[in-house]
Amino acid sequence: MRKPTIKDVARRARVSLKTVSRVINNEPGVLERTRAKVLRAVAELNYQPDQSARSLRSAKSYALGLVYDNPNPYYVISLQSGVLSVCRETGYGLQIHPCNSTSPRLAEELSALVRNARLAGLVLAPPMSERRELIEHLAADNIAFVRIISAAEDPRDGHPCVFVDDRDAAYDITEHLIQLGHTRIGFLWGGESHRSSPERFKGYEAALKDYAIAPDKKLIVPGDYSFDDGFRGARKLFALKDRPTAIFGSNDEIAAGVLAAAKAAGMDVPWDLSIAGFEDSPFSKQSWPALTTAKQATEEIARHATLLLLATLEHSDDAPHGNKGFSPQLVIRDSTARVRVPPSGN
Amino acid sequence: MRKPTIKDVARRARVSLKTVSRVINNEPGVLERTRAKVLRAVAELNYQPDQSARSLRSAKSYALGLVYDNPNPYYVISLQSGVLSVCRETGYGLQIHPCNSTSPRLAEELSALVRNARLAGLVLAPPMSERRELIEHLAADNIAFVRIISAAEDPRDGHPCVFVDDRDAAYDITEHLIQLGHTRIGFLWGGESHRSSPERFKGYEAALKDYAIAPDKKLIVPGDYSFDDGFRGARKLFALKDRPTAIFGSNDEIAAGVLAAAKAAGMDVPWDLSIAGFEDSPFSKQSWPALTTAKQATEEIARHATLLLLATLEHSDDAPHGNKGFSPQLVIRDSTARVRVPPSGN
DNA sequence: GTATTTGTTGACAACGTTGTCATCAATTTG
DNA sequence: CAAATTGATGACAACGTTGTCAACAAATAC
Repeated sequence: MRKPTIKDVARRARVSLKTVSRVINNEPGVLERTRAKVLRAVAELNYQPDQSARSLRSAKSYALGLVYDNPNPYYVISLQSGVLSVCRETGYGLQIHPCNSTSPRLAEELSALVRNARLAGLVLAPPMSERRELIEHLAADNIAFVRIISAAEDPRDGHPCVFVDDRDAAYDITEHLIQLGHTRIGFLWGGESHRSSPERFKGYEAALKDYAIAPDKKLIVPGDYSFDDGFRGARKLFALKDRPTAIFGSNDEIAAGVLAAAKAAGMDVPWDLSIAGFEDSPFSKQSWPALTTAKQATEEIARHATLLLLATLEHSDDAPHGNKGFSPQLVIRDSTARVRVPPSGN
Repeated sequence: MRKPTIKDVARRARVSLKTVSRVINNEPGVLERTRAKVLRAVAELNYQPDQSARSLRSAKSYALGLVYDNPNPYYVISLQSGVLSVCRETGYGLQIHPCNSTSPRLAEELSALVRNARLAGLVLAPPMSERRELIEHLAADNIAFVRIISAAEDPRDGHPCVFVDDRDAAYDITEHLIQLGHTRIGFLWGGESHRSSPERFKGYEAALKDYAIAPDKKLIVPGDYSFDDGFRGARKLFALKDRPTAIFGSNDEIAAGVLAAAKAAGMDVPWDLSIAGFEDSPFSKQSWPALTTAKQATEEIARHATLLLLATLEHSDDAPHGNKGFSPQLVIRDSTARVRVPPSGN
């Protein structure tokens, strides 16, 4: 009742070890008749190659690492399912590595991890994917990776990546609010450590500019990607003399915080205040009212990144190809409405 | 710049391969002086043993599998962090395996997985942990595992587990509602596939019984652990002639659905309707009003389960010991309040 | 018809580690 | 003081696979 080995298969199919190995790895140069014989033996014995032996011998590996530092469970789970779906198709295993992006020895840690656990490559999610030194260190150590980053276009820096155009989507959201008649639109920043934060802000700024709305620094509040910062930020904005009629939170959690603050202040959303988020996490659908937001196809982004990583592994020689951009889509729900009292000016 | 091997260490420390191996694995019978010499060489070369070679040779393994089938990201993430925290302390890797608990060939799949990826053992989360045949199959295949299950007490069935007393916690929630004066308390079931569902229902039933409140079948609605079922279930209850004054949703997502339905129906929670959930997921704090719920220490539960698994791996001969029970704690927030119109009867 | 190429297969070593057993010195026993 | 035991170390094989290269038959070229 011992686990069958390649030897058992070879004996059963009356061929050599190497021939079985060739069949398993889909190498060319095996007669169709022989291949069939081997495959039959494999099936009969329910043989499955041993990953340890395989990666020991071939110095190749059959597991990927997914590296992230993100407190948002919805995002992380989507990321994981995207990567996992490719892993399942290709037979790779997946090791997950939540980590602390501010750790100074992160690059060494990741290098050691990859070498030690024989990972074939890494999928780096933000903000790890945006640390220049980290990327260079990994590249210098000859470690395969792919990045998911926030950028308006392909950085063309020689390292493979999938880029998400947060700026463009933030522009759309701001434009949507403007078209509803809002001119005083509050902006709540996400964390400093994610590049998506300034990208989203740039989108907000650009839309205001295009519609000739003068930006007001008082409406722009720093903070992190958290519910609590959304709550606090909203209270700051409510305390202004000239309150905003709409608030754009840099992600859904912030927006949920704004929503809670609005309700706590007795406001009726969206009539007293329009609120928009970013991400399309499940609770944006489940809050009341449901949040207008930008839908990030995180799972598909992760899928594409993983496929790109595998492609890179196979042609490690040539330049990265297949970098791809994604743009989150505006999803209009019930938390945004036409401004009630149109501004007097203009 | 090649990865150093045990050979390099041996050469540098001027000892044999085997002695280095002994030091690495903390085996006895090495002179302190020799050990120090080896450790120095290890440090100088920054040597790390190769897991593939290790597990190939020793048939031991340095990775665990985490098996779950749960759509709730918060739960899954907590589970993962609990297991990961132990993995980091002990040097194990972690492979995650979300799967479909209804797949008929699940047992075979998991067996194959463990043997193939050389996993040392599995942490089984509900509902996988509650499938009798699955457990027996794995045990028969000599696969190490630990279960996280919903039960009021240690099942003492010879297989290691950590048990969570959902019944007790559901009793507390129901009692809390009763003490607020509610007698018509709706109950929304979770999924049939999780044993926690009937356990929570039993707690609800028991509390009603202890307070001599006759159960009303119309107030009990089947469903799954989802927002949508909460929404639909609530609408059913609202349509009753004699509406409930409180609703207990089997988890926070259901409760969030109830909350949305209540708001859609123009109700003022908690004054028009008290709502309680179960789980203490982050959005129970972030909804408006914040949800009364029962706090599950999922991360700690997962931690303990993993430690138990590792203990089992080391003494695979003797009976499981260290099975442990957890009881979720009542968390009272703002979604439950004293009933407004006390019932006329009694 | 011989020499060369092409295609298919197998023998063998190697990957980096640990288990088994042998070796040898130091210690204890009779 | 010889014999037996203990303790520290090393030589070597083995884990299950794949890479290298050789062997051989069949097909093609001269």
